[in-house]
Amino acid sequence: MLRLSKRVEYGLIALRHFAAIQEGTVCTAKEISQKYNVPHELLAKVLQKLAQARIIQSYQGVRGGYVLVHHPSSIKISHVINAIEHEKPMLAECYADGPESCIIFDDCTIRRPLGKIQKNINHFFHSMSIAEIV
Amino acid sequence: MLRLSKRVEYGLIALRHFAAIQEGTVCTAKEISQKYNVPHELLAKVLQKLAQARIIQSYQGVRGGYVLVHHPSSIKISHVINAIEHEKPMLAECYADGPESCIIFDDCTIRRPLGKIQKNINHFFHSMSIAEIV
DNA sequence: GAAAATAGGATAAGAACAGTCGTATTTTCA
DNA sequence: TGAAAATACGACTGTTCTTATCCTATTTTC
Repeated sequence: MLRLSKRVEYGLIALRHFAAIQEGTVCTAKEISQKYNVPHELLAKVLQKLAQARIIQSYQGVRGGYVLVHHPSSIKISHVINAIEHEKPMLAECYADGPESCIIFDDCTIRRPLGKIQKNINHFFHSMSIAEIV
Repeated sequence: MLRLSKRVEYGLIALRHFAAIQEGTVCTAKEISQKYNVPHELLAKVLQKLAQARIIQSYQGVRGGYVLVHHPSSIKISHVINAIEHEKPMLAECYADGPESCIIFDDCTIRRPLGKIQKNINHFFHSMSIAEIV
């Protein structure tokens, strides 16, 4: 409950790594997984997601790897989460999937007030960038 | 990911109900479960937890049920979560269980920055009371 | 052509959660 | 005094989500 997924954690660790090293340096999934003691295959998938979202750029082949293409200060944590998770993190189902997913939707009395907290969390994720976690 | 458990949702709905009705009124789990279309047995367990935490008081027997014993404004959402969940909601394992639970603890570079967001969420849960969701 | 890397689908193993069931206990009331 | 209605609580089941692994294809370098 209210916990970041390992995928997001690993993604943040990787991006922080890119932000901390010299700009434009190519890193492989293997390098990062070994350095931070993180499962290689899972990290690889996360990096692929980040590449699909254009947060990093991938290079295939023997000397391939990943490079950061934007300045760390322009990469918000919300971007990272959105790229890695298929859905945005939401306090209650109804925010994410709409009324259809929640059988008590009509009777729910806490949805609106919870929206305040939701908004607050969203704001924080959007206001904090990778540059701030280096 | 980052979702309240149904148990907490049901707990908040029940407490909001108590806060909305006349002070001192006894309600049964059955009443509340029917009114808000919530599984009776699960709600009963949640109410028992809230009773154990002295947030509500329980009365056994035929005319039994539950009553709110504190003013809604003094019941913070954080109290409710703590009563229902066995652990506090934490963004990462390491905050909840300590270094032992996370194999990358020593190599983790995002723990401290994530603490900011953690603190923010905690603050919000602690600043918002049941009175504010009526 | 071998080696090393990304790309990505499939699957298994595990954990967390929601929900249900059964039984005991307490209390009221006819 | 016994039936009924409520809480109390432990056990269990099924489902869903998450993590992790496995396998194969593709790309690129040397």
